[in-house]
Amino acid sequence: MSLMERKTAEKKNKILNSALIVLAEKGYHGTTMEDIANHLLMTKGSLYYYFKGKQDLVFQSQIRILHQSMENVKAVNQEDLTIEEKLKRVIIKHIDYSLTEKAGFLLMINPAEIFSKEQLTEIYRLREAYAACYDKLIAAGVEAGFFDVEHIPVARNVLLGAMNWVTQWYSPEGALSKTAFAQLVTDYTIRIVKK
Amino acid sequence: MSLMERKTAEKKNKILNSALIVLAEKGYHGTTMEDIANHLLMTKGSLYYYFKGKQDLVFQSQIRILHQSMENVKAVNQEDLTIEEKLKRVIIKHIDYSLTEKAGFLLMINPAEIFSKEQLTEIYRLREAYAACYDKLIAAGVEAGFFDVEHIPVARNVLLGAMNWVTQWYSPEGALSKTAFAQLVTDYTIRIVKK
DNA sequence: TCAATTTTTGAATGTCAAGTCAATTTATTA
DNA sequence: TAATAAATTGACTTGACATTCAAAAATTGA
Repeated sequence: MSLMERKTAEKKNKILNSALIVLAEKGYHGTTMEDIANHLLMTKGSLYYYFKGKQDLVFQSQIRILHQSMENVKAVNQEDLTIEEKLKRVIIKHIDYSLTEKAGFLLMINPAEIFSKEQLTEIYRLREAYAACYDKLIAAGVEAGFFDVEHIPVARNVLLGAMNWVTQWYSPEGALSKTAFAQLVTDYTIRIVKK
Repeated sequence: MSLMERKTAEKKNKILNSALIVLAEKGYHGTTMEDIANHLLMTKGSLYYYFKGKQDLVFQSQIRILHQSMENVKAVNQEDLTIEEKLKRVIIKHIDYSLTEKAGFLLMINPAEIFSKEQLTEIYRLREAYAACYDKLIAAGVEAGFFDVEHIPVARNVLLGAMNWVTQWYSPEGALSKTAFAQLVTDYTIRIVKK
């Protein structure tokens, strides 16, 4: 990768960051290309030099979130912990990350309203891979006698629902930090699969 | 209420019904006033005879959903059941209703992106009243020794999250009916508060 | 330095959908 | 039936925003 290519890549990154910040505040439809450009002290014309359009820009930010989520799980899986501890850590990480990247997670709600068919295919592929990580952990936990789950995909979706909904009701004004809060929430969500 | 007033009320109702159907398919931003009018075999101009505008129309449909949800809980509370059975029934009803009125429930996700400040106040008021019903049931269940919950609002939000997320992953193509499906999901969600 | 290349700009364009309204049609009632 | 009121129409206005692009500015490297 040449110097210039790296510079371009970094610029793209900066744009994606700003996009996520503005999206978090105004939502997809409330965010204009101009809003994003202004946040970067640029004009909107420039954005089209780096991205095909708004859809493309937002799609790439979404992909980044999904990749990062997967990385988070992988990191936990490397650690030397019991299955239950692993699942707990994965949940905490997910909640913590979802609160940090609120906008990115809100985009997950109605992707079909925003993205093209091809983009949706890619998004669903990554989501399924992510869900599979949970299924594996739950299955291992059942095997090991920690968990009691008959319908793994159902329990996993219930679990992910409880987790993803947190962005709807967490208020940063509360006394707890994001991580402490995530810990507390996890104590209740983990019960969904516990024996 | 005069005959004509009742006729108007009924027409408004028909419009709200169609709005919810179209919204369920296309989402808020994907739905135009013309879409709603076409579904009623009218032209969009007529809609403005009954409603101030799109925001007003959608707001009223949202209010209807919230009122109906509250009615559902009240109906269950009338029944002669244990606390645990009551909570289970409330959850099943909620899930069942949320799948029937998918669009109305999706509007709950980012209301601030759609509604005015005054409308939001009203929406939040109704939501809180609804949440309070759950809190009461949970508290009574703790009292009676069925449940084990230290932070009731947290557990309740975790519970509602698991429930509200169902619209995201339920597929009507599955083998189970909405109600049977709701039952299955409830078995896992109820664990959030169980001893 | 200076020519080539990359990047930025901002004005112009096109599209789409919300909302308006005078005119028309339909329903009501005296 | 005829006057009045209610309901509907569809063409029109308006504003917002994504996208384009030729020209200008900034950067690079020989």
